[in-house]
Amino acid sequence: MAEKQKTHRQPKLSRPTTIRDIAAHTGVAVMTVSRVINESGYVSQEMREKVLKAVQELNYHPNGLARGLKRRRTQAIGILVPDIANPFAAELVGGIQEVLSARGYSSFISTSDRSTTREEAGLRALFDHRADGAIVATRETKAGNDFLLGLLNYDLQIVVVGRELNHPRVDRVTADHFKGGYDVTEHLIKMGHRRIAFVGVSAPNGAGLHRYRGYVEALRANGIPFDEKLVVGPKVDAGPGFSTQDDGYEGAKRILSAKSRPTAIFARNDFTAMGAMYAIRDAGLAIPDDIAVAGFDNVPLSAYTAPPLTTVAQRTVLQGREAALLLLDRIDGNRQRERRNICLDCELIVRQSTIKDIARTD
Amino acid sequence: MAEKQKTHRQPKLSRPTTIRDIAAHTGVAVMTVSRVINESGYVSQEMREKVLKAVQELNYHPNGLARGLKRRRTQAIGILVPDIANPFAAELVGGIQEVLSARGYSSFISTSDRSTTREEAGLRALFDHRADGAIVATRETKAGNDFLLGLLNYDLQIVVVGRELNHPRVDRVTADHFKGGYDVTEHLIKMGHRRIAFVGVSAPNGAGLHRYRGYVEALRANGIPFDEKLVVGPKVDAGPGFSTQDDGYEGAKRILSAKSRPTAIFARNDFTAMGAMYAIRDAGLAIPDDIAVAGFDNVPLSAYTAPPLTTVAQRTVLQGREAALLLLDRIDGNRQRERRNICLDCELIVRQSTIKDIARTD
DNA sequence: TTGAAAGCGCTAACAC
DNA sequence: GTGTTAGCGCTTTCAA
Repeated sequence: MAEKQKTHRQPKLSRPTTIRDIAAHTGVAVMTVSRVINESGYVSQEMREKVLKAVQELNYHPNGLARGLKRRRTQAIGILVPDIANPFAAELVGGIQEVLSARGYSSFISTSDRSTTREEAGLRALFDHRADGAIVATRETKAGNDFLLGLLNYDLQIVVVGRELNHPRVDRVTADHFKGGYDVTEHLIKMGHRRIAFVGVSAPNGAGLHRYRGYVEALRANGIPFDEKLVVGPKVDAGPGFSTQDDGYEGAKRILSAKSRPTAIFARNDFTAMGAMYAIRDAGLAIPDDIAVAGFDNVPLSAYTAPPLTTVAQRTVLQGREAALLLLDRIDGNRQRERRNICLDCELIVRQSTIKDIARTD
Repeated sequence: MAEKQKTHRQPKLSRPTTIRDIAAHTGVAVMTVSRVINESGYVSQEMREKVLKAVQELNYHPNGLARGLKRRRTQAIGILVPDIANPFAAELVGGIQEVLSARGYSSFISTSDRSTTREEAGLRALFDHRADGAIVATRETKAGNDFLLGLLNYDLQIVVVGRELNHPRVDRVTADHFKGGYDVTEHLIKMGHRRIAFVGVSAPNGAGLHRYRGYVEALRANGIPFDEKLVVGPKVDAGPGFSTQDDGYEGAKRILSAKSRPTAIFARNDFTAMGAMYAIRDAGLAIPDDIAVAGFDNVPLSAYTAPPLTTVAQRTVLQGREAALLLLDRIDGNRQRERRNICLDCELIVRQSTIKDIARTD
């Protein structure tokens, strides 16, 4: 039976098979089919097999819209990242999807691209399509926070990564950026530096940037006076939100032409650091002999710069996994439990960009 | 009836407002509300205002699931990229979203991460949630192609970017990688090189990689014999699919230790090139004096390497825009029109990594 | 163990 | 201009 292969050539745009097609094809009730595909309730072995066979043959896949509408669950979650061209986002997403897909959830990524409007549009779309939850790793903004809090009045679970959102039902995962910033600064101090610049945020905007606060604190703890002139933000200061290689180049350039220049630069992230390194070479100075450079994030490329870049690794994949687990726990399990906060250690990765006494091929 | 507002304080997890709440609240028919929010059909000014007011007050947003189920249109499209940590993907997505969001479509990103399983899962999720279309920029695989072709039997529109998919209703956008590869190779030849290596694909796997074929053809056209020993793929050859900085490092290393080493390296992409540059420095050689290096893609960082990297720019944002336009044209308009193929020019960007006679600060 | 009925939230098609 | 009816594809509830 079922010589379906007789179709003349390409079937011209079939409508997707529905549960009723399966029911009709097997002669059982729609409900029985539903029970089979959901493995819920009792179905005799015989019927089950018949149904499964038809599901195969007719290539049936449940319509997620109908299912979601009825169940009030879509088994889909949204991931909101600031920016896609970013190893951090990639690893985070990797960790998240690893956990989610194992549990039968699909996930969709949305970017904010540094725009609150875009971020809201992304969240709105997620919400309107009734995602069961969202993992939000965008930078904090007032508008963004308000919007997220608004969504929380409804049945959307949220976990934030690397940022805050003050709400009793929002879990949080982050790396200890403060400690990372502290450690890398202290490393520079141990290497004998006392004029250490921070490139990537302006001092007034730094409060929300933990790695910067770690820098400030490390200076203080080591008795080095804080010098605001050694802190440079991007030309167009996007608040605590962002910093690129261009910003690093431009910021370092400014700081190098200042009266008394630093002997070390701690850049907000590895890309900023790479821009700064370029500015340093541009000025005819050597790294690390004239100026040491450190970054943050340990992006894969940081091992390949000239010289390789000292940086701070955060366990990004793990953050993704943890965030996904927290989210699933709330969705599938206890929606009312107390908020949880996971903070992972960072690791200082010392490379040649801050070490003078290692022989360099250069 | 319907004194729903009696809830004591913070509505403890309100259910989202539905169209019926609005109807009840304003005393009009559900259908009238629908007409107002969709701006379809005739509604008197008076009613319209009343409804809009209630929509505001009750913070109503249509349920995308219900709407999609009924309309058979979700106004959502999926973007499938191989890998997220990639300026190419970022720019592509930027271009796509720019067009889509202006037309009221939301878009969701999915990654294949070099895994056919993952790619299928992403497409399956897209399809099950009834996305109206997909823009697919993953690398070609047999399994992937089959899966895509299967989906095309149903009502999912597909546009591919930077790859092929042979189907009469699938449009395609790409950059002219062949010409780009040809141009950069010819540039190296003009700079006096005759032993030019290609790093990033093994010769047997190169057929699907147009930029590599451009390289081969440029050699031929200039009377330079092709030497298979000068072509190195990644250690674990993932077919035409991928190449990282690690691959570049490792591949260049191999080629540099060969008996007669090349005087120039054309790397499959900028990251591969950066890895190769590192290997060259590692070997105590100078760029470009001992070995010239060129990449492909013009990622933002390529301007910041030491020395800055000669590369080929493809207009990625534009590719995204064009792809989105083609997709919308099919979804909203003519689903049966002939397939369209847009091929954009690449641009050679010459920087110091291939030019000896420019003074370098190094 | 199976099935029938009702309805999730919305809109197309048709009355009025 | 506005309202009513029916139904998208599925699952929950209840009856058999």
